Amino acid sequence: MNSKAETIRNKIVSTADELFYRQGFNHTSFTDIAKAVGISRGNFYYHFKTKDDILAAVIENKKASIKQILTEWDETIPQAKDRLTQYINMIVDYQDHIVKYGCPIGTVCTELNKLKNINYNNATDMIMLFKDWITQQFILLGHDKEKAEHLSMHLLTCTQGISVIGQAFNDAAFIKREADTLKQWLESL
Amino acid sequence: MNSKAETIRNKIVSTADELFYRQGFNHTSFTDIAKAVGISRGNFYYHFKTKDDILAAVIENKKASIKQILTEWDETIPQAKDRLTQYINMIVDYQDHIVKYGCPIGTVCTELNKLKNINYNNATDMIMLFKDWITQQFILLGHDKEKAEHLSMHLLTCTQGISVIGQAFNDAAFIKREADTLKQWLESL
DNA sequence: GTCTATACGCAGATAGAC
DNA sequence: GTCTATCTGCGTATAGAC
Repeated sequence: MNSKAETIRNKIVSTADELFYRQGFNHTSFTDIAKAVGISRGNFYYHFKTKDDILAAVIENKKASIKQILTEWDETIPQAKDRLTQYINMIVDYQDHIVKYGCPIGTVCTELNKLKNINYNNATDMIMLFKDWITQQFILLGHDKEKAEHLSMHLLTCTQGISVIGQAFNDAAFIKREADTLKQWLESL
Repeated sequence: MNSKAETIRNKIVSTADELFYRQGFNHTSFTDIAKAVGISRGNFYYHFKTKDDILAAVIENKKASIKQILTEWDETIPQAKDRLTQYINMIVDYQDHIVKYGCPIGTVCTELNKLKNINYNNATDMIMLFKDWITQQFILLGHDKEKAEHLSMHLLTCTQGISVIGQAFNDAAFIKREADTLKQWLESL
């Protein structure tokens, strides 16, 4: 595969990612993606054999992005508590997208987990990456493993809930308010 | 419309409700619903003109069910705090469904809010019914209106988050644990 | 009222020209 | 590699027999 094909492939993946997030996986057609990328439907199949192949590539791409940002936070933010604050800040920074389309990870997982016929329940791996990383931060803060895992799940729960309600009510101020509450909770531990 | 047609219509609505919840609205076809109800696709159109008509009926039906259960709680549970506990208990009672398909209200709203082309953002009305009712309970507990509304949104946030993570990780024990935490929070107010 | 037959478009997917 | 043309199936929706 040459670099041009590589580029187009990457463009297909990032475009599909965006469209799956904004319209849902099921609701997004090859035509939608091809049009957005600027290639013909036929050309499409040179890069991916099936729609499921694209989805798999999208999920792998998202997982890689998540790993990258978590590594970046590990390397640039010295204190574990500050890293967790950064995690919470993410939903505030991203609020404009969240009020429109919800969480880019949570909503995709919710949809895919209902389509039991396809084997993309590994979409949950994306959440798992965050879960394990957050757990690690709580361990660094002195909690035992079980407690840290529970705190991690609780934090995930709150951010997902904020995304669902933030989208449903299209309310950015609410996201900001709940994020602040969450940071207070973090400080109180 | 005679009583038999009424019965079939109700059966279509309840079946569509179930399938929209379990498979998603977009992923559910007329064929799916007709098969589950036990009628032909053609007969289907005697009762509903379009798929959107069915969705509208499903949402109205869900709203009516929500109003009914909230009224029942108002009438049978004397204390506001106990009524809120009952609300939290609902996700525990319903955990077997939640781990498979998520929240029957939240997941449907999440999906429909992404389909901007159709005008079913009123799906959020279903959440609004809970929001207003919960707000009222907090007012009865002595909070001012703004504070009560914030507490209501917070409680909604937690139950939605629990549903998202509970489904993603297929973890009923987690739902029970977080529900208990939520009840403790309620007592601490 | 309920059925069968069918229209029509768009979905995913393939073949083969260039 | 990218295109156009095309296949096949399923989607929503309609017509008309019974």
